[in-house]
Amino acid sequence: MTTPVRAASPETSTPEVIAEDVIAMLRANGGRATATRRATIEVLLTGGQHHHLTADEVAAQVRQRLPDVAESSIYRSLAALEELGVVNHVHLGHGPSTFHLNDHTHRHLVCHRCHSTIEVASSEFVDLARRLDENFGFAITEEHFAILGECKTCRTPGNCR
Amino acid sequence: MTTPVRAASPETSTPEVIAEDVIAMLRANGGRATATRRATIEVLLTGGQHHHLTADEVAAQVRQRLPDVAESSIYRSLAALEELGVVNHVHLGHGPSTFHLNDHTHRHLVCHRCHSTIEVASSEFVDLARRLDENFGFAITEEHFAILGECKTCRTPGNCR
DNA sequence: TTAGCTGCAAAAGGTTTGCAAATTA
DNA sequence: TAATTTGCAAACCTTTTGCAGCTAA
Repeated sequence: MTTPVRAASPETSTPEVIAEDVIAMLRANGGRATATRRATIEVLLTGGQHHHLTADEVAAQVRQRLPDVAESSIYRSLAALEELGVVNHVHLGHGPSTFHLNDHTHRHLVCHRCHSTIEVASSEFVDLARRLDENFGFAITEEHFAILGECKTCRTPGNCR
Repeated sequence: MTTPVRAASPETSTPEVIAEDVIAMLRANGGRATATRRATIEVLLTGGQHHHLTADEVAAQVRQRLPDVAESSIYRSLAALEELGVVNHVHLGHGPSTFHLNDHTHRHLVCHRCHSTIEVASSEFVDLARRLDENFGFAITEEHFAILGECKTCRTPGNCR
């Protein structure tokens, strides 16, 4: 299971179709389509609003359908999906890593005070990316690009704990 | 010990002077200038080349002079210095946090393959910072701004494990 | 049948905490 | 003296690992 494959774009397929694509990729790379893995994919596909889930949060949602799944299996499922290029994890400062579908259309601003996350279109970063490439030969990899700072609310005096 | 104070700039003072400034700040905020704290400051001031040290590395260097300092005291010293605004820690992806003097003149590009770090002048980011401020009211805080990607070496095929 | 997964339990980091003794101002 | 720090040891939290049994292909 070593060939990275790009996930189908969420914009062009339904969650069901994407899930089937991923299952197919899994098998194409010598992996197995188990209930745990199916559920993991589905949780990430429907994770909805925040869609940055910690391993623990993924586990909680998977267990709504499969109550006996072990935390370690979740980690192993997520790792397998990450190897396929379907999932990424990001370190948003303190606390556990968060996992999400590999969606190349946005990046994250994270407030280091209230931990809120703002989604930003990749286009905001193209100038920076070009500059860093030209000056340093450095390529920003989207999957791990999170920027920490202070959000609007927390910058307003008296607004944030 | 709650009033944040800005550290003297490394460019305008010798390490000895800065260390004394920090000691003074510590006391001004109701803290105590202990041997452990002095040593911690000095290690960070002379940390030299990389100058991103893990707590463990700080501990090792502090123990060269004070062999019996506990790891937990190092963490507590670093936390106290961080509260003063003298020190920051950054999460550079996986592994332990790294601590360094709060130096507002540069930021970091970290290669997610080989973990090398490139120091980049803040000026490379002013356009991005202005844009994020205007569009989202988001202020990048320098102390936690690390960008992960792939460095020149690792982008060259066959060059990186 | 046979790789590949899983659950369980234990271990491995990194970091934090409680507490009594030591130290600073 | 009174308040702050320290060392020690234990706890905590997230993540990884070993292994025997189970399961998908």
